[in-house]
Amino acid sequence: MLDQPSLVTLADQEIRRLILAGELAPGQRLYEAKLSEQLGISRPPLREALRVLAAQGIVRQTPRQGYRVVELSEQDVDEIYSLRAVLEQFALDLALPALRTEDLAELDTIMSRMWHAARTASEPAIVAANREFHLGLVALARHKRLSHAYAAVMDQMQLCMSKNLRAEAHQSGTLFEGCRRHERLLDAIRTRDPNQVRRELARHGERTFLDRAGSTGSGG
Amino acid sequence: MLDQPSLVTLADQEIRRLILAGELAPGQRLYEAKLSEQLGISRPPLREALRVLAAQGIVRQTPRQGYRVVELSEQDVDEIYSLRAVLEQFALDLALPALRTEDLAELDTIMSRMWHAARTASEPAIVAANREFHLGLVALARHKRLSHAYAAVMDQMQLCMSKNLRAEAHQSGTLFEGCRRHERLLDAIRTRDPNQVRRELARHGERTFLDRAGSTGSGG
DNA sequence: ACGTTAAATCTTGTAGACAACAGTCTTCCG
DNA sequence: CGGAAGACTGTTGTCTACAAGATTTAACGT
Repeated sequence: MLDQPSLVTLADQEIRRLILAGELAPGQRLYEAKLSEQLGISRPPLREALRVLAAQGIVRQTPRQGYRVVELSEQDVDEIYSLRAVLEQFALDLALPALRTEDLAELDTIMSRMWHAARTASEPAIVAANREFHLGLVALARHKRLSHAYAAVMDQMQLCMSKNLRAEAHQSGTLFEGCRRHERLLDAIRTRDPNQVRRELARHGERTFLDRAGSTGSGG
Repeated sequence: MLDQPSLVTLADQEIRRLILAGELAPGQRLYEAKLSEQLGISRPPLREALRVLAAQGIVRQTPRQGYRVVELSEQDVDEIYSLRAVLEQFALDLALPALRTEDLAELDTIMSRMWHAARTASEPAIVAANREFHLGLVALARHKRLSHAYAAVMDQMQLCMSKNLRAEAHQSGTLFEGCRRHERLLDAIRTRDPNQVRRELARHGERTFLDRAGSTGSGG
């Protein structure tokens, strides 16, 4: 067994972690019996967790064929990035007018963690900090549904990254450049100027710190 | 029993229908035993369906307290409408450049159904046509994730409507005005002029044909 | 030798039963 | 008479078992 707060929740989190960490590869089939045994739970709560993951676009279910980790086509990646950009832009449009200085404190601490991760070239820590940063950014809008939708897209983005971008991420120069990009975005937000934020966000979206440009050309 | 294509799917659709039709009221508790008996299925597939509905924001689950139909606060309604507006705007931004005339044929047939529903003052048919229209609109963008997210928001909008707006919807004048508003939006789309579409969409979003303005004042 | 069919195995879908927890009502004590 | 504690009922959480369908493999016929 894992713990007490609902085996469904635990299974959800654990499977999500396995997938985003790349231990369950895209396209890989998820056998319920094997997974439930591996997690130490029975199939019913596992199945509920898989339904949730399917609703969030992390796994894909086909009626009598079970579940697979989603495989992302180039079009899928485009969808994810474009949707992410729209949601984040909307979040900042909402957040900027009512933004208080102390709201950004949390983002600052996240940035310090990101810098530390970059210095130690710890890719998992970078990915985690990146995720927290952007979730925190969107949370500024105080829009629950927006945050929820954004979190789902964020998971799918990590799904792309775990597949494509290992090589680039390991170049520490890219890591520091990613941190700088985040800092610039944060500075733009501090100015409260929507146009400046929009400009910085556009640059940020195109070349998200774990850079996508290099890998898109090679795909189908 | 219901049919063959997965009792989970059937239960999902049926419960969603019950909720959106107002037969299961907001805030109402959903007892698994009662619901499963009512649907003629056992609890495991029902629970999976409820997980999906919870992920889509139709029902709310609290750990040892079961499921309830979501109750929407004024802030929730604001969130839903604002998110809807952003997603639909994005959809049309994507769709307009590559739009072909024949893509709008389906929307025209939906509009004819909507006019017919308005003439016969059939509120359920109006609601259905409205839903199809907007889903079709967003589908023009050919963006699966966008359509998926929009569908969830659309369900939540119908959740608002089933609660608040019965009285107004029955005034046939409002119904025809709603149809006209949709036609104007469709005309704007035909022009392929983003600004014109954006303008029409702004008007459309604020006062969605089953009008919200009258009822928001009365709520908490 | 190749295609087709049938059987066997494996996997998902579903059902029913048991355990743990929450809420409620009653009872007992102050 | 009021409040708190304990038992009881009911509901959710979880597990094991069974049924139906899909896939694969092997055997048989052409």
